[in-house]
Amino acid sequence: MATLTEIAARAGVSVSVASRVLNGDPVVRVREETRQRVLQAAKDLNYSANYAGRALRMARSRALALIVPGVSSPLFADLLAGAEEAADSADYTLLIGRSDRVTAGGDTIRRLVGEGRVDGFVLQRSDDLSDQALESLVANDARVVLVTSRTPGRRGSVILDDVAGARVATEHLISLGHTRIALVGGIPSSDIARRREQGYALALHDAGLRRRESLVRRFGYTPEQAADAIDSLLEGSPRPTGVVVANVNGAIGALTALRRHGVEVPDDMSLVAYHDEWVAEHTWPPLTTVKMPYYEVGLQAVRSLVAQLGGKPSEDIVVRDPSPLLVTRSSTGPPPG
Amino acid sequence: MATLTEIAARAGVSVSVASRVLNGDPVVRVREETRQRVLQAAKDLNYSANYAGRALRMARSRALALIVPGVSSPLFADLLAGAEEAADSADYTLLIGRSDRVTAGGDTIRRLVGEGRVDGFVLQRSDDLSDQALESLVANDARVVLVTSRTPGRRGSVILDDVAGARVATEHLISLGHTRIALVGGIPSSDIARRREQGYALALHDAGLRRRESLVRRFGYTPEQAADAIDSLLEGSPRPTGVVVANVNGAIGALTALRRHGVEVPDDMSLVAYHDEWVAEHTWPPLTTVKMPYYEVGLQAVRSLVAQLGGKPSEDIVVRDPSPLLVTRSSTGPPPG
DNA sequence: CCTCCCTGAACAAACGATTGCTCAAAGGGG
DNA sequence: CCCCTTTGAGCAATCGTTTGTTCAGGGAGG
Repeated sequence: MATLTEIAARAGVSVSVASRVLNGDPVVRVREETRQRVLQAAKDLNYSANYAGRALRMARSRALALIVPGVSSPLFADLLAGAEEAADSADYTLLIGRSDRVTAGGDTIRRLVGEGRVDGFVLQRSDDLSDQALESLVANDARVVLVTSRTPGRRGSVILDDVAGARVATEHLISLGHTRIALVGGIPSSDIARRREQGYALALHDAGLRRRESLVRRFGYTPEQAADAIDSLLEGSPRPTGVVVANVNGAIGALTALRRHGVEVPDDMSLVAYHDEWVAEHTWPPLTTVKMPYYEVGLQAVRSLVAQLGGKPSEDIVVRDPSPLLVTRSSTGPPPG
Repeated sequence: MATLTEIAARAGVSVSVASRVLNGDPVVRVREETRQRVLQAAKDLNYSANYAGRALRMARSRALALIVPGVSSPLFADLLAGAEEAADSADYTLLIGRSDRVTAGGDTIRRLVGEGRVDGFVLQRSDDLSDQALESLVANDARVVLVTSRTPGRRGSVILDDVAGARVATEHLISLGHTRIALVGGIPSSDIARRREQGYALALHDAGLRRRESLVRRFGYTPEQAADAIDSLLEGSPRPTGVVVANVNGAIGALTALRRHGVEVPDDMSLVAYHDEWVAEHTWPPLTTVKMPYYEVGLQAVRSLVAQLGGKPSEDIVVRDPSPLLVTRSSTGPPPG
C-alpha cells in the first residue's frame, strides 16, 4: 500500500533514488548510508512496488497465462507445478485459464494479451479445437507456446515423447507374451493420438507382430469413450489378450466395461494405461501405467516462452528426460491359455 | 495494442471524449455522429483498454484471486466454475493460486494484494493451516472470503452445509437397517470435520442409535489415511456394518483397504462417501455418495467478495441450496445377516 | 444588441514507477 | 589558484486511463 513516494520521503531522498536502490540499478551511485536508509524505509513500510505503475511504465506485465482444457486432473497438477516453478524462477506470475472459455468467448486470448494483462501464454488445446480455429485465435502472435500438442504451421511447442511412451506400454505387453494387442486411442484428428498410435505400431513392428486395424479403436480419452471401445473390441474376433489404453481416465472406464462383460483383469485380459495418476493405485485391479514427465513439460514450456519473450527464436521441444516410466501394478499379466 | 490516443486521433476527438464514449460515461455530451466515429475507430483498431493504465488510474485491478490447497480435483473444478461465473458477471478476472505456496512463502497473499495485482481473494485453507497462521496471513484485511472452512474470529465466509450432508449420508445407512455405523472423518482440528461429525451424530441420535466413540476415526481425508482408519476399525469389535467416509477420495482408499482385508462391499460392509465425483462411478463397486453444491459455494463466495469490495458488510453464508443429494450406486446395501 | 445558458468538446491533472539527463559540490591534478 | 572530473543525487518526462474543470460557440430571451 505504501508508494515509492512515501518511501522516498521517509528516507529523505528523491523517488528516483529510491527506485534505483530498490531495483538494484547498476547505474546507481549512492552512498552506502543512503542506500541503507532507503532499504530500511521500504522494510518499515512493508513496501511492494505497485503492479500497475510498473506494468504501465515497462509496458510488460511480467505475467504469463497457462490456458488448459481442464483443471481437474493430477496430470494437470504436474504440468502446473512445473510451469509455476519456471515462472517463479523467471520472476513471472502465472495465471490459469480454461481453454473452453477461450474457444467459447473467442476473444479471451486476444483480450488477455491485448489489454496487456499477460505478456504471453502457454496453451494446451483441447481436442475439439481445430488447427484453423487455433491459428485464428493466436493469429501470428509470437507470444504463445503450445503444450502436449503441436500444429504444422506454427513454431513454439513443448510436447511429450508420445511415441516412446506408447511404445513402452506396448512393449510391456509384448514382453509378457501377448501377441494380440489392441489400442484404445484418441480421436484421429489429434496429433497426440497419432503419435501414440505410432509408438504402438512401432513396438508391434519391432517385435515382428502384425498390426491389425481391427484391434484399434479411436473413440477418445474419456471413460465413456474408452468403455465403448472395449465393448466394440469384445464383439470382434479374435479377441485381444492385451489392451493399451492411451489415457489413464480411459483405462478406468475400460476397467468398468470389462467388469460389465465379466472379463477378468489381468487373467482374461491385460490392461496398460498411458499416464499415471494416484487413482490408478486404487482401481481394481490397480492399473499398470506409463508415467510421462508432465512436470517437465510445464517447466520447459514456460522457460521457452520466457526465452521467446526475451527475443530468442521460438523452439519446438520434445521432452525425453525423464523417459517414460513403466509403473507395474496388477492390471497386466501373461496372456490366458 | 492500440491506445486510446490512437483511437482519439483516428476519430478526430480528444482522448477524454474517446474515453467517455467507450466507457459509456453518463456525464458525456457528444453528438451522436461523434460517438459513432469513436466507436468505429475503436472497432477498426481492435481496441481494448490497457489494463495497467486503467488499474493505475482506478487504483483497482478488477481481478480476484482464488487460493486453494489443490487444483486437481473435480470438486475444485466445480468450485472454480462457480467462481468464474460470478467473477465474469461482475466483470472481474479470476486468478488461481495454490495455498501451499501461500503458507510456504508467507508473503504471497500480502504481495498479491500489496502490489495491487488483485482486489481481494477467496481462500480455501488447507487443513494444516492453523487459525493463527491464517489470521496472520490475512491480517485484518477485509478483502478475503473464506470458503468451505471458517474461523471464529473472522467474518466473511461461505461454507457447505456439512451437518446436513453428513446427516444425509448417515441416514441413508440407517434407512437400510444399519445400526453399527462408523465414521471415517477428518482431523479434529478442522471445523469442516467437526461439522460432518456433528451431522453423523445427529442422524444417529434422531434414529435412537447409540453413538460409539469406538466407531469414529479421525485420521484425515487422503486415501491412505482412510485406509488406515479402515484397518483400525476392522481390528475393533463389534465391527461396523456401515461406514460413512467423510470424503470421496478417502472412500477410494477405504475400498482398497477393505479389499485387502477380504471384506465384500456392500455384502459385508456398506460404504457411503461424502462428496461426489466422476471416479466414484468407476470404482468397484461404484460408490454411493452425497453430492454437495460446490459450484454454488464458488458462486456465492465471489459474489460476497465483490459485494464486500463494494463496501457492503462481510457475511457468513451457509449454502443450503441445492441441498445435499444422495447418489445411490452400489457400495451400500442392507447389513449382513 | 447584450447577456446568459446550454451544448459539445478539449484541457490537464492525477495514478506509481522507471530512467535519461542535469546539476551541485567536492576532490584532485597541474 | 583554477579547471576538470567524479560522486551523489534530483528533475522531469513518460507509460495509458479516467475525470473534474474549463472553454468556445451558438441560440434564446430580455
